Amino acid sequence: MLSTGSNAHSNFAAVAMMKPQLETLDELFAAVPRETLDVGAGLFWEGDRAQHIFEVSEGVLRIFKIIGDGRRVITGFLYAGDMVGLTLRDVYLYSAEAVTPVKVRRLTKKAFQDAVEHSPELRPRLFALMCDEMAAAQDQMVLLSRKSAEERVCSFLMLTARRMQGNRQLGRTVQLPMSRQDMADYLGLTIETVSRTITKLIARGVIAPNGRHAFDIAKPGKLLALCGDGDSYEEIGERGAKTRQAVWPH
Amino acid sequence: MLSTGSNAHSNFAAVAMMKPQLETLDELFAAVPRETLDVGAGLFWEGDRAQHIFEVSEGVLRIFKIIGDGRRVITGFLYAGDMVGLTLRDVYLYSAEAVTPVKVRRLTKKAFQDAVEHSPELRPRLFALMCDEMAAAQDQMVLLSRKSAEERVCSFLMLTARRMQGNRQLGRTVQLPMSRQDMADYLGLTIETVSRTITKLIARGVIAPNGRHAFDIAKPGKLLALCGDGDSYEEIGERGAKTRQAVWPH
DNA sequence: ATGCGCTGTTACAGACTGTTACACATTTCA
DNA sequence: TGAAATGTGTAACAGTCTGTAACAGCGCAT
Repeated sequence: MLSTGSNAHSNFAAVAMMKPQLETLDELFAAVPRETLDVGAGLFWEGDRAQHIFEVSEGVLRIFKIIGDGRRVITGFLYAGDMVGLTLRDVYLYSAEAVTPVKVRRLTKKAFQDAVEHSPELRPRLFALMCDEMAAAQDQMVLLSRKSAEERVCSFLMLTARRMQGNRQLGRTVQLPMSRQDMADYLGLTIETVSRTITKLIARGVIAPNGRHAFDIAKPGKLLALCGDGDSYEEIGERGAKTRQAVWPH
Repeated sequence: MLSTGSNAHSNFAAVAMMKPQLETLDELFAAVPRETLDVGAGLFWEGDRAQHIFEVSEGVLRIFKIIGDGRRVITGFLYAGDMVGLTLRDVYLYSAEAVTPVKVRRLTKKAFQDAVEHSPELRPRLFALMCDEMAAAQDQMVLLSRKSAEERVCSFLMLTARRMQGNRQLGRTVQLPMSRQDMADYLGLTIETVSRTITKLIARGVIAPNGRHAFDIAKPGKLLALCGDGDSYEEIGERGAKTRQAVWPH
């Protein structure tokens, strides 16, 4: 069942206001006690009244929607430092569950809104955060709309590699704490296709398994090329020089 | 043709600031002269320095990204009243082109930011706008990730039907000003699949063609059921009662 | 009116991914 | 320890959607 962990969300709500000038959104949450979520536990569900904003302080969260006949779409994974539940609607538009043991802090929506409304420092930060979220959503649309299974898996590996290491130069190892099913539901594939694709990448020596939920990136250049983003410098793929079709803006 | 009541405001460029309390984002743009875009003309391109925010006052715009080998993903269509270019980044993250003849008004990003920063009325409206955009993006992810070709086309018809009529009770006719290729690039399908799917819907009497770029919705209930959203009251589809599989939140 | 070009439709073969099934590994619990 | 439950890997088959192509409809120019 869903034990929301220790729900000691005592009313530290307004305490955040005591510091006259908060400079980062992090600081807003700093004074609030942390709550713990077990693996698989839900933080909130799609349709719940949206009364709190959360900050992940440890662990990984998945946010997802479910449509009629049980199909699940994971719209994102959230890591330490990310915020959840940011919406003006009166209900949450998605559900949030713990992929790993998670620690979060919560603020009432009202407290959060007041704090932002009264701090000229915080507003642009919130705005920037939402812009980043939007940019990520659009990248995901590109992935889901036009990328092959292999490109999706490679993109996910690259994205996760960058995020896990706190955006520092991507390390050689990627941790994938979520299950294959989670990956499939995030990438718009089936679990088998994810599995096959990973197997193929290993066989080609692009990545090497490092336990069940981690991979060493053996050929970062090739992995990047396989993402299908066709960025700036076109990597020399193994399917020959792409024709670099003129972008043809109508 | 889509003509919103054209109230010929003439050039009062920066006058917007004179009114002490703006109440809607529309009013911000009201004083700016309108610019015209021909069909197919670009408003800005992905990677351009993002110096302006635009409001569509007439016509339809498509916003899209292009990846390496020419694949195009349309991330949205914008109608009268929508805003474009809203980002804190210093470059646009997508391109914008006119699907129909378009009229827009522009504000420099700085002017826009200042206005919002100084108006407690405007800020929540902007926030709400971005939340709506985020919600739309997530719905699109669901569509691209887990919906069949038929569900995608039906969802698009419903969405467009609602938007075109200015959100009033959905009329019987849907205008689709964009090309089949645009629809395909928005829905993550090929032009042929879009065409075939539409043909099938016509054959089944769900919709009826009304010129090349418009359809009459003959069976709104069935169209809604075919969207695959499995909402609240489960419509009685033609594939029998779905088993309403328990949502099984892990 | 005729021809050209663009958009949209239809048909068919084929590819990629999904479906189904089963084997194996790991963990949990009796 | 063993059995059940869960997660994962592999394979054969099937299905949807795609890619290619030819054709039809419409607008526009010669």
